[in-house]
Amino acid sequence: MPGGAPIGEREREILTAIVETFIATGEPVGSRTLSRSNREGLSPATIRNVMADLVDAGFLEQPHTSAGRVPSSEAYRYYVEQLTGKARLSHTDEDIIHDSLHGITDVQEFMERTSHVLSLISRNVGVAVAMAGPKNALEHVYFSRLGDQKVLAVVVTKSGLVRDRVLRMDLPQAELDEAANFINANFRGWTMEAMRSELARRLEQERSEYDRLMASLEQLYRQGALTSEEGVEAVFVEGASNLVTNDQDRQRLRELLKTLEEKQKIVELLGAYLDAKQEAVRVVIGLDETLPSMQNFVLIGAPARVGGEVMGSLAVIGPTRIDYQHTMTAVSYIARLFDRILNESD
Amino acid sequence: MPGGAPIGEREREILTAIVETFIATGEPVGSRTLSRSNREGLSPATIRNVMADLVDAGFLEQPHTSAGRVPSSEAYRYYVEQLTGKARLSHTDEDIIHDSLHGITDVQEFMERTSHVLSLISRNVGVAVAMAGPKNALEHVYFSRLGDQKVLAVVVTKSGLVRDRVLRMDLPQAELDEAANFINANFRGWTMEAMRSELARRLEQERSEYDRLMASLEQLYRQGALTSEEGVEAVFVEGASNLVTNDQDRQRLRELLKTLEEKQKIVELLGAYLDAKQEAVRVVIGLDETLPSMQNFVLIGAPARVGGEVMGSLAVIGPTRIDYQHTMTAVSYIARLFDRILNESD
DNA sequence: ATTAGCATTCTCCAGCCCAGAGTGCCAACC
DNA sequence: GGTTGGCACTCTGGGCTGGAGAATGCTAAT
Repeated sequence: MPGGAPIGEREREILTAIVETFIATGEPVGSRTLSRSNREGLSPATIRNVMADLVDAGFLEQPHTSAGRVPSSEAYRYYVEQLTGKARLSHTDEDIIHDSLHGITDVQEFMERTSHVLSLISRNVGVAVAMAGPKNALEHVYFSRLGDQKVLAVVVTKSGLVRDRVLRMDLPQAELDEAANFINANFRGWTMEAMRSELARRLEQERSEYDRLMASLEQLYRQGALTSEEGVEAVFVEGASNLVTNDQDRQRLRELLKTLEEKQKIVELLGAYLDAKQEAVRVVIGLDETLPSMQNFVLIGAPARVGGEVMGSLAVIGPTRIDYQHTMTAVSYIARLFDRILNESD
Repeated sequence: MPGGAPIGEREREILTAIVETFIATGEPVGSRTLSRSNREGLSPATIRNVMADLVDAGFLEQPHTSAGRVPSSEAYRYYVEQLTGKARLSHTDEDIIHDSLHGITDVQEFMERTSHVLSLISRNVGVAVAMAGPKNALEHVYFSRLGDQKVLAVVVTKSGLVRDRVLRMDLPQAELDEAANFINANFRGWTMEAMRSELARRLEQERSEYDRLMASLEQLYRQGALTSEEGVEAVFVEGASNLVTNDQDRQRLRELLKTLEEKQKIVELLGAYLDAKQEAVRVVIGLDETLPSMQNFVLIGAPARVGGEVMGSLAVIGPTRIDYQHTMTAVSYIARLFDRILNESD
């Protein structure tokens, strides 16, 4: 990859034009077409020269000798980078979003709707993950016998996430209540993380004066009543049908859908690329490095936070040939909305 | 449709052979092929005659003049009817099922896994619906303030279903507790249905001595804290990628996937065909009467009950060209397992 | 009641050709 | 020197054709 040469104004313009035309039409774009749409009225021949340079620099590819050029991943990255990002959401989109997300009060539901809305707006796959993050503040726990050998444990976080889990154990209800009261009295408002480690500490420390309460707590703790399994609460993927297009072959499509069905992989994908630190929307081009079946697919996502805490992520997954500006605007809009809606209600 | 004539032994045999061959190969089956596999060694010509009759009777269709015959919906119905149904599940399948469903304790999780297992075993779409049916017995309710304007309502049923919902109201926690205590003390063990109507009755009756408790209850009741929205708790659809095959066109596939994404439609579909009364597996051929996009698709499903109560349904959705015997066995096996596993734990 | 034979009907596929689009390069031009 | 017109060349995709193969329906023979 030569690539080094920083591209000049003319190249930049033509590259952008190529990317945009390709996104619009989906077909390799030739010098003739470009020359027509170019406002400076350059001739096809000139453009051909520039295009040859861009191929050398690794921004364009040629399906075969006498086809037009197709943008490389590098080209998309460049394109996205130089997007001003100051586009506004269309009114229709804004309406769709507000209609769907109006009046939502809890994270779970917000995420479910969001995945749907994103798939509608982007006409691609909408993804949203809600994490019962260890940073979540505890609101309340509650244990209840459920038959002979089982106990239902419900953990409610301040943000409105409810996690329930059935455990195999045989503590009587009275002791369960005692344990719940203890936790609620001592740890309301703590983060799950802090609560867990403090609880572990106390269990260790007070081992000497080992009473019934401690025994109950220990048993609950060990059974994972308070754990938030891998931190992932719920994964919503919607709009897979949007991937059925006329290009691309059956086999690939199949693999793709299969991948989207594996929630675990989706979580990994988002986890790998969307970190808590980033502020705004992130565009990841070249997903096949992580998931081979996602060749020529990109991810446009953002963390969903309320206040400062990350509560999950939301994203659109679609082909490299996606409307970046539009999708980025939508994702960013919803991410901000998330903060706003769920903050106002605290 | 003439059709009336009950078919004789010879016809029956040939029809069955045609259906089976078509299911196996997916291609129109001709007289020659049949003649070869026919154990009585009938000649192609004879078989042609029989086939002509079967066409008249509405059991077969001809894509075009010189192609083989394809079974009609009627043929599949007939075929399914005369299946002995005494097949046993293969060991591999049994293993898959037990591995996946082992140790499950609540309906929700069972259904989620079931949809997955069914899609694996049938290599088609697995569907499972858990209903927070009005017949469910109440275990416990629990209300908790959640910020300024909101209240979290959690309803737990005996079967281990947990439904949470966030309501907009501003009752203080003390009154919420009072209301929860009242409901738990008076209605534990009642069905949701009975509880709701009794509560409504009392609210009406005791309107005169309208105290604070009643006011709280009424508010909660009106906000739907105790309603089980349309009776449906969760819908799991898995294995959509199995529908990507080489036959059938893009457009249809797209519609199909879109339909599968609309949980509401799936629920309707199951609701329409699987009623509580039926004992065993039901096979529905001709789904397009309900969902046009499901042309040439069938549903093989059964209600999931524990004890006598219906807790949901499970089914496989696949093309008419599906392995009926195998799928039916699997569905029925899991349906029975459901009862067994969730009963033992009560 | 079966069967063999035969003309007939269709689909599918391979091969072919041609139009169209695009390229690269060279020579001319401002 | 950057830009442009011209031109030969390449590659794809659509349309057309013709033959192979698979089935059929009918008729006549067993």
